[in-house]
Amino acid sequence: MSSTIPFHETLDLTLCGSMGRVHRLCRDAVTLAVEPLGLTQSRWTVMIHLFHLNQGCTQQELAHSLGIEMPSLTRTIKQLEQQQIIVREADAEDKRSKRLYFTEQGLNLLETLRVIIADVKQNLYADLTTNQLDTMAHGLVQMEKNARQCINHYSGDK
Amino acid sequence: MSSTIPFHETLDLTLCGSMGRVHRLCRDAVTLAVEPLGLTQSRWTVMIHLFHLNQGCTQQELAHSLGIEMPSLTRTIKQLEQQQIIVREADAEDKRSKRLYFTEQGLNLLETLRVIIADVKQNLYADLTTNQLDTMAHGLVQMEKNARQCINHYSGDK
DNA sequence: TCCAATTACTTAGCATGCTAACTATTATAT
DNA sequence: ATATAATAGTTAGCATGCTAAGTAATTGGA
Repeated sequence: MSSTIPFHETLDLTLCGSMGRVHRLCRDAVTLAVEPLGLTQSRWTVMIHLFHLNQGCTQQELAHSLGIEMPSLTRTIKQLEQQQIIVREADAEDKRSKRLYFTEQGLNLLETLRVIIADVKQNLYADLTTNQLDTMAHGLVQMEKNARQCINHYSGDK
Repeated sequence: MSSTIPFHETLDLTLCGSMGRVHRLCRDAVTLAVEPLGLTQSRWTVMIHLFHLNQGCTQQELAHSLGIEMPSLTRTIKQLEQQQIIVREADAEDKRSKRLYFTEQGLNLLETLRVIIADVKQNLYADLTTNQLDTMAHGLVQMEKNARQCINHYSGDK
């Protein structure tokens, strides 16, 4: 399909900018769709990841799953706790850790959320073939690896 | 290549999260590499886009090229102006518009910036084939289109 | 011609990512 | 056994995206 000049060559680093933009737009789309539930981007994202992990995971594990740093998560967790969607319980073994659980109410909200998201997801992925999506997913993983190496290189770490 | 379960299926909406993460990491990598130049992510990004457009473009045009909103750009422009990297000149025809130009100093900085970025880019795209990058670029464009439609749909516009 | 709508830009303030620095707990090494 | 390291979480404050609302200039219709 590339007998012509490869499309990405015209983009300089714009591939990267493109990802940021698409990311924002996808999250905006979902956030709009779930607006009636009173959830922001970071809040529904945390809920989905907590669903995919086991309930009872630590904040550390959740932050890792999300690919964000702890302080970013702390803020969102606090909001979800205030909305009584999740609860934090200190781990008996290791008193530093806190384990996260959905409340009854939170589980109900989660169900609704998942239904809506499944729908939005179909729209977002429309006209993209399975192979295309697969290539993108793999490419992103590779780029993530590259970027981390790059960062290590430039920050002069061991 | 997908006789097994397609990789992206395991990701739920994580493809979207992945993009956000890779976007942040790529920008971090470049920002680290250009650290000696005293530029933040938003500032070097604006410089690169201004380079690709014609100098003398309006803020409107630049914001569109960047895919960000005007207020986000205004802040960055102001910083670049304070660093004497670019200047804003009121358009003679339409006094509402301001046209953007690199200063002498800004042009020199731009050259250095471009050299460094070309290098980082190579590292970021390492081990990705041209076809892969192409597929990703096209996929992103399609997803951006989908997301915008989605947003229009859910915001109940005309 | 002149008032209303539109456009380019700005300002103010929010959302969500980050790093740096703090506390409390646990693990390690002498 | 105890002092030092590391780890989980928090707090404070920055960077950069956004929307809403304001100003000044332009356009367009009565």
